[in-house]
Amino acid sequence: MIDVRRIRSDYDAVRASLARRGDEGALRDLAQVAELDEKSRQISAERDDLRAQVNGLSKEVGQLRRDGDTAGAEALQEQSRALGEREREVTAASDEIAGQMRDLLLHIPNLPSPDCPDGKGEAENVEVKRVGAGDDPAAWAEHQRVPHWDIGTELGILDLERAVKMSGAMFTMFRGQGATLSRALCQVALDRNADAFEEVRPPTVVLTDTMISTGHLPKFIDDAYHLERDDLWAIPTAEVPLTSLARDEILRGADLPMRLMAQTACFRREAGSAGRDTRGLLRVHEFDKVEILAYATPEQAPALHEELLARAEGLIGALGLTYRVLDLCTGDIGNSSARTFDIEVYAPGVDQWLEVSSVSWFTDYQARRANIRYKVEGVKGNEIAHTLNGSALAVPRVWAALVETHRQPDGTVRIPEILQPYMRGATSIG
RNA sequence: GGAAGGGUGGCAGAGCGGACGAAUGCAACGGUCUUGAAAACCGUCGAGGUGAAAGCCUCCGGGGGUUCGAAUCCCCCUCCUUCCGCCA
Repeated sequence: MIDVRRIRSDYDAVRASLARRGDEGALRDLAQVAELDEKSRQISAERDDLRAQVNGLSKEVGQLRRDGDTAGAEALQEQSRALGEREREVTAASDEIAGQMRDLLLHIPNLPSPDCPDGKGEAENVEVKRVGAGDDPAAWAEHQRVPHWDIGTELGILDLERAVKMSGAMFTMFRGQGATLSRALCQVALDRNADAFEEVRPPTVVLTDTMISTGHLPKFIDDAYHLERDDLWAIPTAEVPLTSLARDEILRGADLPMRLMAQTACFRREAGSAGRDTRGLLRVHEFDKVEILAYATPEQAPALHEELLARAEGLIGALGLTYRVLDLCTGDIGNSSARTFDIEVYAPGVDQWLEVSSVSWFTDYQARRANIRYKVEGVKGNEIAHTLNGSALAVPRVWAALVETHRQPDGTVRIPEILQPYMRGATSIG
């Protein structure tokens, strides 16, 4: 959520910044917020004044009653009653406006960072780095041009048909060494970041407020699984519970940056993408992911953003995959993000770049929603924290790229060295 | 799922219709004393909104109600503790 005070005091700059996203609706909402804010302050001043009068009269009533002046007290009560009625009306109007404002603010996306490249959409993302052969056709052999669903079936490590029998389309099941590989990927991701990140095992199902804090609600309600009976939500990423870990808390400045990581299942309805990438593991409703996240001061945030990216990238590289890093443009960054780098791996079997990690800096947007503050020793007041996070490893697409990339001419899949200890020493599948 | 008790400032804990944003203790901060520290003593000491400021308003788990006036009374919800039930 954007700071209302900033909208008030620096409207043109906020508007210009938001305009870079190319989202007309957001600009309309912003204008409306500014208008409502004006009204809101006026009306709440009126309300406060009425309350002050009622409070004052009530004190006098108390005094008169103690003094035994019943008639005088009753006269004042009469006055106070009339003011009270008016106060109730004004309060109702004020609450109405405050509610509208909050609703609009929750829908307005974050302001992009000045460093975020301009652009209308995906096509204008900036490739900042490429490691390995990429999608150069000359670099890939025939035996690597087999889609992972065929490899999986052939080796008995992927059982999509039965997953669909159990849970419907876009659910998956790994078997045997395929399941072990999935677990190994998560395990290595956790172990590689254990030097600086506290491992957390949060709940996978959360309250509405928890989903609002990260920005997944109310705007993206159609993307989330909801358990109606208990009014709980299945998390789309560990970012959701990890961000709420410090919700409504005041952190100690000395404890920042605070780094957390978690492996969880992630649930996505993929409502807007019906029919796209429906084969194999490219787009699924449930998957495992290791997320790394940090709470920071504004000063610490840029360096942490780089650190998270470096960590995510390091693992992809260590798995022997070819990848590129994209600096997402203003038209493509997520709603809550101010700046995002995506890591995409090239999967030769399906001949596609696959997004496997998204590393974002949310400035104070999520922290303001979640009311996460920090206090610096000796400094008066509390500051809103910054949040950042990224996928250290998301299983399905990495699994897919890995089996395609490391498929040998004989049809077996070579296991990268760093995974072997996590695969009970196995050096290949099949 | 059933029953009982409870949720008050950083912590502990009083208050149970009016002078309560809240006693008291601990912790913290500033000072006196001291070569320094401890102790002792004096003082400060929750958060948010609005305003140039004085001030005013809001917050005693959350929401609603009664009242001129609610931390205090009533209703609903939620969480915690204990007991019972069920259970990996």
